[in-house]
Amino acid sequence: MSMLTPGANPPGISWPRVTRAEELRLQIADEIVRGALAPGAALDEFTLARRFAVSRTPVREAIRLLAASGLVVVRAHRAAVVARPSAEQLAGMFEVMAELEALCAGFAAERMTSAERRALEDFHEELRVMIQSGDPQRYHEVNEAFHNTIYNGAHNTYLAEITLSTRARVQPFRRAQFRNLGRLAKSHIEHDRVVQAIMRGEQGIASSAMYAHIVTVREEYEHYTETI
Amino acid sequence: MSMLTPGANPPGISWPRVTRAEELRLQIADEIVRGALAPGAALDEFTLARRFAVSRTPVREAIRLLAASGLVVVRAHRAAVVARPSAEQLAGMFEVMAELEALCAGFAAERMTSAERRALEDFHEELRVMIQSGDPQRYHEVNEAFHNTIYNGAHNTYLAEITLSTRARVQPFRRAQFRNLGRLAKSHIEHDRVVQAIMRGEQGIASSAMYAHIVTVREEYEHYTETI
DNA sequence: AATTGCTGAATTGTATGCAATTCGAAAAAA
DNA sequence: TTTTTTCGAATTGCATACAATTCAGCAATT
Repeated sequence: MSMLTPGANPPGISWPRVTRAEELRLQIADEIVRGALAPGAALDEFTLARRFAVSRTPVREAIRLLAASGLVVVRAHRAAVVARPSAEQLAGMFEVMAELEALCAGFAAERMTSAERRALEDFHEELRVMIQSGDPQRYHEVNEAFHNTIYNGAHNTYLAEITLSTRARVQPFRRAQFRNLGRLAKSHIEHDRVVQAIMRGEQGIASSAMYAHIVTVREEYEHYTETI
Repeated sequence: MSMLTPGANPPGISWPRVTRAEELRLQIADEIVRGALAPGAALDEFTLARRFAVSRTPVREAIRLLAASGLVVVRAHRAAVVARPSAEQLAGMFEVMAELEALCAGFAAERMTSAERRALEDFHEELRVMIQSGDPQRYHEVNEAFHNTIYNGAHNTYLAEITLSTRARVQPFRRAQFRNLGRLAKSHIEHDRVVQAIMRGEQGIASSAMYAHIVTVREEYEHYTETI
């Protein structure tokens, strides 16, 4: 399972993962984020129920939870579909993501414990090594662990929650970015500025460095879409 | 219905309000935000079903949607309860709310159309008049219209969405603030700085003025809770 | 040809029954 | 008295049946 997928439970949902609906929510969310279910794809309740060998009830519940998180769109009496935001909406999400990630980085610079700082450096180093080896899937996972460490390092549960949620919502539209090895090297340099600032406790610098990083990620995405 | 209550639909949910589950979601959310259902109160599916004269199914669905929005907390095989965040979590939400509202105000200063600016001034003036007359409920409604105008004026759907959602989530814990008439006058002065900056298109000033406004709102809340 | 209005098959929305789990009070043990 | 255990009642989780709505296709009309 992708580390991005809300493995930690969303807002009010915190049961031990025993209900079918919760399993389905995680699984379907994962398929959306990984691209197995493309934006615009219809989620037929009956088909999904048969596929997962459960009744429609938990499938329905899972779909509604995904709708509330923004990954799918539902309309009354119509099949739910994987969300396909307009270019404008996507731009808005990137804009917010840059702000939220920058906010996290700034707080992290002020509030991270030394253990958290060490963990951040470890992920950063792991990413550096991986620039060469270049397993995109693995790189993606560690990259998310890196960012998650910063979210949690902000020591603000709600901020971490909505930042992660925003990231998940944008994720389906920035796949295949990690196959560009040149991009990975540049990304690492940007990360490095963030890490340096966080280590020194420089809030403003950490924040603006992270903002710049997300902006380039966004530009990379836009360049990518233009070439299609 | 309170204007705060997500009358505009949340993330992926945008059906014409015809399903029972959606009606229930709005109604229960409203009761939570207005305080009729206090934090910690249990939401019994059967009781709610009988009260609204429907079966448990739509009640269940409504509760899950509210859980996804963070207003209630559900655990497997236990009654859902209205969320009661810890003091720390609440502080985190206020912290984020200040940042998001400030962001909205900054964008609004740059992006609002002249029609939107006029509407903002109208609400602002309406609030000024109401400082004296002092109908707390009505003041509350117009105050939210004022803030919503700024959210929408940022011209970023996603930002407006999560800012409104954050506000709704904090709302149950800042009731009774609007009965303090002295506070209303101070609040209007703070609003005035925001409006002036937005009218002049001064992003940074609008942003910091709004940040200051939310911080004082938060301090007001903390002072209020200390006196209990 | 394009548009409008039917019709029934398919899909979603809701109700209800049963299974699984939790909770509380009383009994048993320390 | 305090703690632990047991067991039945109450509540949630899931499956299934039925009702309400939508949609595709074709026919009738303009």
